[in-house]
Amino acid sequence: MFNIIDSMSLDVGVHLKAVRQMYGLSQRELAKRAGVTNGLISLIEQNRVSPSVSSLKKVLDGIPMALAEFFTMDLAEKPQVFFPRQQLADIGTEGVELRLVGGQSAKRSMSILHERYAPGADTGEEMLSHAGEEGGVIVHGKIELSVGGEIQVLGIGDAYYFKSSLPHRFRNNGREECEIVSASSPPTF
Amino acid sequence: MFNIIDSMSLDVGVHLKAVRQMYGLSQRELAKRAGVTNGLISLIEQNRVSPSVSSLKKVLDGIPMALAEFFTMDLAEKPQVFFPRQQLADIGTEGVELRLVGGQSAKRSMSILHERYAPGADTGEEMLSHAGEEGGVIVHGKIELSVGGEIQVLGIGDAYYFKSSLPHRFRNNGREECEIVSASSPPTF
DNA sequence: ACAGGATGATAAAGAAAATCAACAGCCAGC
DNA sequence: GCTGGCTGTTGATTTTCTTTATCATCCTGT
Repeated sequence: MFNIIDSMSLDVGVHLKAVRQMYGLSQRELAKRAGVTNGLISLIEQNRVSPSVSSLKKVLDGIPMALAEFFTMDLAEKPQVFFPRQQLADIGTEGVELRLVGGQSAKRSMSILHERYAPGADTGEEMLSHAGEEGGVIVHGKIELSVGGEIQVLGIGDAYYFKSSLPHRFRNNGREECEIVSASSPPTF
Repeated sequence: MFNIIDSMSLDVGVHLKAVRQMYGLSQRELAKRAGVTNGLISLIEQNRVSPSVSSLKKVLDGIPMALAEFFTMDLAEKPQVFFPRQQLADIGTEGVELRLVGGQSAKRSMSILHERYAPGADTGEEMLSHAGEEGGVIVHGKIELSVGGEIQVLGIGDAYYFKSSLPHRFRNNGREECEIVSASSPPTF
């Protein structure tokens, strides 16, 4: 026997590596959370071993992510994070304009916020990561938003929507104040 | 270490056993198709080992079933097989009655058939199992239908819909001729 | 430049999974 | 009764996975 193991469909190693990096974790960090060794994660990601279901579950628990989610996230095209202005659906009636953000994902239950970022302000050095979901609309100014490794500068009328467990940060690099209408879930706060 | 392995959520063993029996396979039959030994399947079903992802995939390929399907089929309530008469939605227009079978599953592409079963007739001793999906409505008489281990007698106005890979058989035990309007996928035949 | 601390990779030793080859139990048929 | 063929289970062996400990590399700060 040799190195090339799988030869079959699902590339568990590459997949795990992508997921791990999406959540901004190093092999050692993930290993520590999962209660396994960093070496194992290295070997899995290189497809030099095929992990047992139980150890793969342990690893995913460190993220955390369910086995089902891991194996289905190929088929499910990755959830939309950035919504260009043109894409926002107007669900308002005559004289009232209500543009819907993230309208395609059915289950939304959240509380709306109105935020203002002074020039140079941000949400802190370390990335935020908490339970629930959040989304918002830029009302005035510009904001740099990084989510799960992707970074994008959003302007007036642009919007965002993502699971709050993905590491994220807001930063206002511009000279103007930035105004955002946002919402976070669960509804408290 | 001892016997009780998992102690965690997903019961892979029980789950695999249920799936295997759904498809009417013995441990040896499945092992042969999958290219593993019957002993391994026995051990997995007893949760005395936690299979590697690659070997679990080999086993599921013998059914055949994808890993994603295996891990998600808890959450997804099992697909409806039997549709009582009252449940059939009428999608016809004025003067024309078109009752829709299996309306909830979006992707249906098939060809309709009109079948007649003489008293005592059936589809043969061994269970049928082929690619695609099939469904139908009983127009006259009664028919005994067994699908994936479940057996039910359907009468006038009742209906069925299932994946054709599940072992199935039709049998007319009554004294009347049985008339069925059915459909099978893919559209040929 | 150097040390400190992080990153991911790897060889060898240890633990667990997978195979092989039996085994006992059950049922149909001679 | 037997026999033959099926079912699922199990001890000993082989193969594979997992850990341990080490290694080289890449930054960051002194």
